[in-house]
Amino acid sequence: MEKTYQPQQLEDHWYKTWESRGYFAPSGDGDPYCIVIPPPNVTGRLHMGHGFQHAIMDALTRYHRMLDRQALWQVGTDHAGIATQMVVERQLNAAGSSRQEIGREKFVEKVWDWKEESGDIITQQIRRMGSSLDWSRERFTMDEQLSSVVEKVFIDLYNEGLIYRGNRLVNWDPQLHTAISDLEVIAEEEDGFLWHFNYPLADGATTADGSTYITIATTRPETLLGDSAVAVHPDDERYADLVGKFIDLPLCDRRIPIIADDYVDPEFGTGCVKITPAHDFNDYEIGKRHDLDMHNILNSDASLNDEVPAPYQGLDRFAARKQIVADMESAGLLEKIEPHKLKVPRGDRSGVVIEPYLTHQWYVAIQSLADPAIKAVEDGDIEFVPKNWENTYFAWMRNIQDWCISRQLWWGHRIPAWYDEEDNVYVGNNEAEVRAKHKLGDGIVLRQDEDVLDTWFSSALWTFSTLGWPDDREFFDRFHPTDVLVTGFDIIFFWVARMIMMTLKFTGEIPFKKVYITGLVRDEHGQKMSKSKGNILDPIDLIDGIELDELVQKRTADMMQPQLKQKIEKYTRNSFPDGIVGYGTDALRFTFYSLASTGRDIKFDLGRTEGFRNFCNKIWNAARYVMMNSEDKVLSETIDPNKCSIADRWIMSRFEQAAKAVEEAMTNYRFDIAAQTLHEFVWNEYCDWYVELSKPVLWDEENNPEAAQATRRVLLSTLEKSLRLLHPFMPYITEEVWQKVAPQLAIAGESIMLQPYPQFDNDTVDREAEEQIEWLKGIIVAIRNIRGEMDISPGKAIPVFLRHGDTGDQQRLEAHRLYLQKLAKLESIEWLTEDQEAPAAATGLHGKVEILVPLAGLINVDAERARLTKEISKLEKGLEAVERKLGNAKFVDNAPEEVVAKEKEKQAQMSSALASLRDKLNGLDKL
RNA sequence: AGGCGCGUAGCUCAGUUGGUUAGAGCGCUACCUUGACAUGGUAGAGGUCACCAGUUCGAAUCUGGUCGUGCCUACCA
Repeated sequence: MEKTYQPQQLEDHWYKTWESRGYFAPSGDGDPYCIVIPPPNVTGRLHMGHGFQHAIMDALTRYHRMLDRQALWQVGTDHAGIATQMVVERQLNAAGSSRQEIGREKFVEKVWDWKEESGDIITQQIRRMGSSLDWSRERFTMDEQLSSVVEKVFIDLYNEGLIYRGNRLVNWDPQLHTAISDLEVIAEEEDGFLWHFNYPLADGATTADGSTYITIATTRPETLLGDSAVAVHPDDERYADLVGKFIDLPLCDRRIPIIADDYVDPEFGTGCVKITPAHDFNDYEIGKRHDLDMHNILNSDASLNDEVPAPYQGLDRFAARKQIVADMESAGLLEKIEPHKLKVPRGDRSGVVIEPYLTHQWYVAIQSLADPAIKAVEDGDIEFVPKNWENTYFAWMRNIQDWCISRQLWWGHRIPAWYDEEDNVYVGNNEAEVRAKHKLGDGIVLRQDEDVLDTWFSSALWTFSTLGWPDDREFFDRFHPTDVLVTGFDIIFFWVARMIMMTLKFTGEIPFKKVYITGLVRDEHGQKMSKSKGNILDPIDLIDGIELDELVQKRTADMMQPQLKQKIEKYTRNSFPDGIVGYGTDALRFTFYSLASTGRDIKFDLGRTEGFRNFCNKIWNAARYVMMNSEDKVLSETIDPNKCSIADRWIMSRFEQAAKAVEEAMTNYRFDIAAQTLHEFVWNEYCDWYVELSKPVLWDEENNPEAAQATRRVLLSTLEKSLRLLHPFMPYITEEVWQKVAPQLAIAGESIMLQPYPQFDNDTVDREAEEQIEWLKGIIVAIRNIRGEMDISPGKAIPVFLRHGDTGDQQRLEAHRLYLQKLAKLESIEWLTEDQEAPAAATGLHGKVEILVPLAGLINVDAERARLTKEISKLEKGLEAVERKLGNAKFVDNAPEEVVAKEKEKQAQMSSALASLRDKLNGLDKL
């Protein structure tokens, strides 16, 4: 074995082996266990969020597979309509072409080409994480089978009247020329202005105080051209007389009414609001209530259309805004301009300002689907982990709006609807079917709806469409409902809720029993990772490492804003002066587990990854030690507790406790606790203590061959079991090491991933051994403490005396003499009876046992005095607190008996220790 | 404006139903290349658990408030 762990050399090999041998497919006849992957964008790239979630899903899958469940982690990707179309469009534009130029058919072909070309990048990256996905069942939302499910669902919902076409206000992206859902709109506060305009009253009307106009304020002056009314509050006395009268809308030559509506806040501004029903969601509602005209003033690219007066036609919305303000000013109607902070809605893909826009779209009538979906969570059929995300779910579901599912894109599932020349709609699987069903002769020209469905529409069907519903039901029947969905809170609305609704509707089953919501992966300062901040980490770079220059290049490539480039470069060179060394997959995964406590975001700390890389190396070297000491050596056939050393029994017992803790952590989705337990056991118990305790036994083989053989066996078998315990979290290193270790134990098996997961075995728990080793550790630590603090060279063997303990302590000394001598590097260790005089010595305590390191030539008296003084004051503080408690009658009366007993024991122990140390300190003073 | 979190060592985080002298990793200090490992070993320093009040024999933990901070939802033109 190499001297250090080299992940690069073996990860690829093992993954290919697992995959090619079909280990990822479910097998056996255990209870099915299933997770479906949240489908990543087929042309996307792996990011830290994927890395985190995949680490968790893989641990769950491997864990359950080893528990002999038929484990299926269903893999697939989605077509990411807008994102993918944008990428290909940008490529076309860069080549001087456009999608309009080449036409729909050619364009869609190009997107497919792009999908073929880049589609396996992310799946290869997912493999690098060690994810044990069943690639033989890989699906894509636009596969024929999945597409047919999409069609079926659309048609069935339509026939039930749950899908309808409506002309309404939607969020319109003027760059992408498509409707987007309100979930895809990000409203952030930006600096803007509030323009105050005077609107002249028509027919010579005046306000109560004699003014011939009223003043309104707007953040979007250009919408003036689409105004249909001015509204005031019905109880607002200032304007009561004006309700029912009219305004001469400036620049437009239109009269609009003054209406009264509760929506208006009389306290805000002048208490008068202009109403633009075709360009504002609130105004739209008011418009409907008051039956106002809708003036749509925009084209689909947000330039002004022919509805507006000639001078403004064709102007871009922002140019129009300037023009309107200028024209109002020269008309003397601009009252004032105030700076104003407002939330500006932007498309999360395009980044441009979204316009409320009146269009025809397809909708899902959602209420009847939402009701059972709410109930499923209320009744506990589906549980969120952590539970408080259920509130988020309920809040949204109880106030749910119909879902706009059409998108004006070319890439996606085309809506299976046809129109005749009178715009009658026919929905069906294809044109021929539609014609036949509705008896439409060849003379009637039909055209298919141009739009495609929202990507989330197909994602909502993911759990059952990927498992073969409705026709090929074998896997569906076996694995559905799935066991757990692992995903981020950001798509509870987009995806989780919609899956629950659609799956219940069509299969009558819940899609999953649990929803494990992960936190967001942030950078080390708690900042969200984003391209524009330049703080993105690529999981693959953490695995393989990356040179600084390449990292800078990567982070600053195709920046929209070049001025950010310098900043990002500087920041990056500052954060990673030497680039990033590769830590390997297992270390990266373990970092995710260790940070995955529920209910909070994780700040990704590379320091921890480095620590776990070191942990891998520790495992590696422990294995190296075990192999060096067992290859070609005799080991006992079985583990016979009677032939085992106390240390052997101890480590086996400790292993059981670790196995139990891991099991508990896994059932509670506490991956951080599992990771912590494993780290603690392997490093602090197996490596730090057990391996060290094994050395005196192995090196004493001539004198006690049977003991050495037993210890060898326990070293090996505990290592082997630990590897299995670790495997779901660190698949690669455990496989590599297991392949070397298992044959030593004559364990047959092709792969650790098909081995059974260690189960807690209470019979192996050995209290006696644990007490003994605790005693041993206590004595050794006390001696080491003296060594360390007294500056005694670690190489120097020293004599030690023990005294004051009971006969049990004395027996332990005899039993563990060999260990003590070796691990504390002792020249000798002897028991002093009470009548023997103690030499001048540095003193430590463990329980009642006093540990004496003779001073002669070794100890600096002043240093020992300081050490004792420190120890004493620590004890005094503790004792004081304990005595205060015990002196309090209310405590003694009220606290449970065992708590009081515990305090009393503490008191006894502390005061005897204190007495002993004070005694020593006095003795020192006499020298 | 409502809702949900968070605030524990220099940094990243644990801390079960209130009962410890408040823990881990990284970093830091000192010593050490001893026959698995310097990606290591041994020892050590470091915390008024944001603040205030309350409940309790007892609060990092429960309650109320304050401050700071993050996110989500709805928004007043």
